[in-house]
Amino acid sequence: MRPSSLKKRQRYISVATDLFLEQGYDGTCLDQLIKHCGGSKLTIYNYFGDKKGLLKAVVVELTDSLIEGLKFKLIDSDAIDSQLMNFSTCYIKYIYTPELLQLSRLVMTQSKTDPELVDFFLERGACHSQAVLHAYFKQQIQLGRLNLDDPFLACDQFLGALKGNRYFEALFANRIPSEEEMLRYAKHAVDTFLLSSK
Amino acid sequence: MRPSSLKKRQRYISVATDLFLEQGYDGTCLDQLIKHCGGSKLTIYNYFGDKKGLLKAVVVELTDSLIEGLKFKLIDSDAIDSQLMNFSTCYIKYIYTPELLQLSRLVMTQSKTDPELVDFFLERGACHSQAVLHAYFKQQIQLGRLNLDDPFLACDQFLGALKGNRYFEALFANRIPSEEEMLRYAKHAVDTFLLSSK
DNA sequence: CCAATATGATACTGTTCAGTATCATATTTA
DNA sequence: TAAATATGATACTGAACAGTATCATATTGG
Repeated sequence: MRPSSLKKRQRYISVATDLFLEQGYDGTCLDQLIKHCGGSKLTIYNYFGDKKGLLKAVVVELTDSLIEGLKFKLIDSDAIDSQLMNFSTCYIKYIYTPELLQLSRLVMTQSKTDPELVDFFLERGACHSQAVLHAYFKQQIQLGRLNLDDPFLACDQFLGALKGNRYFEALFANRIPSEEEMLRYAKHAVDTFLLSSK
Repeated sequence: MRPSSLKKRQRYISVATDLFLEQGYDGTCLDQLIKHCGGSKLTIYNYFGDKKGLLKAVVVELTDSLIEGLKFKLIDSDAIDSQLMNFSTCYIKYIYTPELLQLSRLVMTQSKTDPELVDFFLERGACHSQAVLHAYFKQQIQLGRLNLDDPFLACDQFLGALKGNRYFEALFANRIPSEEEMLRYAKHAVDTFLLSSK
């Protein structure tokens, strides 16, 4: 690839992201992408192999950028409840990010035709969040600040509680709660969790 | 419609269910349905209006039949923890039913083109489960057997905990836990919940 | 600067499929 | 039984679109 092509490649990915998220995979045709970006099909096929390759590039790029939103600062001196609230608000904003919800729906439509893509997405999403929380739990247990029989399961169910049943309304029907609601959810989940684990 | 046609209509729905669940909406063409059922396109269009109408009929029928699986027997004399385990095992088997998982993915692919279908599906699925549990919680609170500040939120997060983060592996990648695992999830969620609400 | 190669513009191919049209035949109801 | 209507069989239409082919032009590294 030519050096001057890197920007163009990025632009294909960026516009394809918008189109795929907005219209779905089958609902987006490559001619449409060219209308927005210029270039030609030959170029797209050179860059990405085929349409699926373009989708993969989109998913890689977007999961990378979304995962940034999950980074939260742990202040060691803080009490466990405020650390947990810190994580929880961060997590809950992350899962209700409109782009992540759209991406989830997009990827799910590929579960028959491209299971590897689904695995990749889960790895960078749900599994990654769980790993972050799990590491934190184990640390807190060692410090004697937390008491959990089964940290892995506790982690799984705490994340589940943060999502709540409410999350499915967002995932399926794209109904996203307000920030106030998110905070309420986070607080309730943290309180419940701490009551049961001390 | 002719009386003799009722069976044929049912057969279309039944076979279309298999095809849609297995191959997705776009992946299923009506000629394929006819190959399995006989008849002709004209008949299908008479019965269901168009392809979307057929899908709607499939979703109506299948949600109805799945909801049967959610019915659990409450024995009034039982302790709350065993009643809750009763509900929870029932619920967790329900959410991991392969047909429900396939149906969820199928419906989600229609979120752009048919949001009403998604609403209908949520109403008969997630919302219905929550209503059942919510009624039970309120009853137990009145009986003084349960203490919850916010029963609705408690309900939402208890169902979320039952699903856990693990559920997304099933929803996205169709990886379904064993019955032993399901029981472990149920037990852990019930124990945690009761610890925090007494 | 020049050969090698990447890109742009455009047209084409082949396939898939929802929805329609037609007409003969079967079923119903009155 | 006869008129009305639903169905079966079949073929067709028109649109959408991934992927390919071609050739002129632009960019690159040597």
